[in-house]
Amino acid sequence: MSEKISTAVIKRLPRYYRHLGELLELGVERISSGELSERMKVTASQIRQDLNNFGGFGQQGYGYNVKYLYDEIAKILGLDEKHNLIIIGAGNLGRAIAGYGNFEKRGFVITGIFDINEELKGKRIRGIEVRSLSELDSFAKNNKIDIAALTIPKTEAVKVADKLVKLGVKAFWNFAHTDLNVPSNVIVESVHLSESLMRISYNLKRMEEK
Amino acid sequence: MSEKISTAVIKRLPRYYRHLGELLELGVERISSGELSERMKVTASQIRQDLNNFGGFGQQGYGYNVKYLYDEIAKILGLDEKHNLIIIGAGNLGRAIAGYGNFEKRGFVITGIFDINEELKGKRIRGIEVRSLSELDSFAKNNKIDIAALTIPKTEAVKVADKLVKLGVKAFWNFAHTDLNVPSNVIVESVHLSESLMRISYNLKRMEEK
DNA sequence: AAAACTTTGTTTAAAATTTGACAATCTTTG
DNA sequence: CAAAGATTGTCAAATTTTAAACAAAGTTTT
Repeated sequence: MSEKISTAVIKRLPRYYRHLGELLELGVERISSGELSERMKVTASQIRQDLNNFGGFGQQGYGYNVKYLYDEIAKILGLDEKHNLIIIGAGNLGRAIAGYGNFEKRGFVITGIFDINEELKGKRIRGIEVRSLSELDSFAKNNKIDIAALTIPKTEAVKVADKLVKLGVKAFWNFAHTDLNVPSNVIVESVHLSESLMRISYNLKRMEEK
Repeated sequence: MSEKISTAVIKRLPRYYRHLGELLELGVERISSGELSERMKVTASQIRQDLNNFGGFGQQGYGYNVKYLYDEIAKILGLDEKHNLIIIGAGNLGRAIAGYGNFEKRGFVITGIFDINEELKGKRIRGIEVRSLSELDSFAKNNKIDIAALTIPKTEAVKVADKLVKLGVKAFWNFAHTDLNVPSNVIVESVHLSESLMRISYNLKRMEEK
């Protein structure tokens, strides 16, 4: 089991998880790779091979038990554990993330929101207090931070990330329009909105050409 | 040139574009694939091969002219053309997108924001009027819509997407936590925030294990 | 203006990913 | 409970993607 799992597989896992969750809501008890394949528009072979990286969750002649597989993938993804999340930047994007309650259902607990604007200090978003960015140091020393979401402009994002790395934060959810340079044991997951818009633009162009 | 460009290449193009933009701001006139490689942490070979899908933009012994390459990639991505964008959902996420002025610099013009909540009707976000969702039909008939951003819950997103497909919209920027089923000539670019969070969770777990 | 150096574009090789195929094995039916 | 049917887990082949290597062509130096 110590074989390295490819990132291509990891990228797909959350999607399996989402679809299994939907099936669960629909009351579906079991599903075969073939049926899931049709639903998700990927090959059945890929589904079977992806899952088998982590163990044999299915049964011949039967398929997969939806609830069981759902729970197993949750464990693989680490969703059975709590993760403390702070948000740097209480602008619209920061507030959107803070306001989205479903993350907490998956174990991501927002423990603090920080902003450079002192006027926002003390305000609350879904019960979570907005703090001044100047309090970040002491907060980090007194609270475990698993993930820091950066919803601030790029120049500040780079600076805050550097500081948080020194304070021991091991993962960043980066919404700033820049790359972060962090040590190799620190995780960066970037959401570059403008880049996804550009891909739309490219594909629109290509469609028109046809 | 009619060779099909792989999606892997397209995914990387916006990142090249971003880095070239940064270099331009720094006043860098020329850059070699080797230097860019170091900056972007990808192989020089990949850079050269990616770019050569679209033509020979460089020169032996010299490298690439930053400004020229930047402009050429913009053309490839279709950023030299205007795209009309509407936003469905004036919640925090919709407002965050509407409020981000830089998209317009790349040719993405937000022409309307729609929400089901009638109380928001008439409000303005960066000058753009919030309209009632009931006006969507007539708006679509009178205005060209290139891209629709869906920042609403999944059940509504599916319904609105179906409607907009019928009204001729050819591209969706999907922020809802679900897949959209659209005809093959319609583009869907999804931003699944919870999925990227799950990848962080997985990677955190893996780091701890080491 | 020749020699030394740099760097591209492109070919070829290597690695990774995806797909197809099928024996093994469980489930369902009669 | 045996036969028929379904579906997994896995191996092997095909495809795609990435990296390495190098001749060709330009730049810079002397």
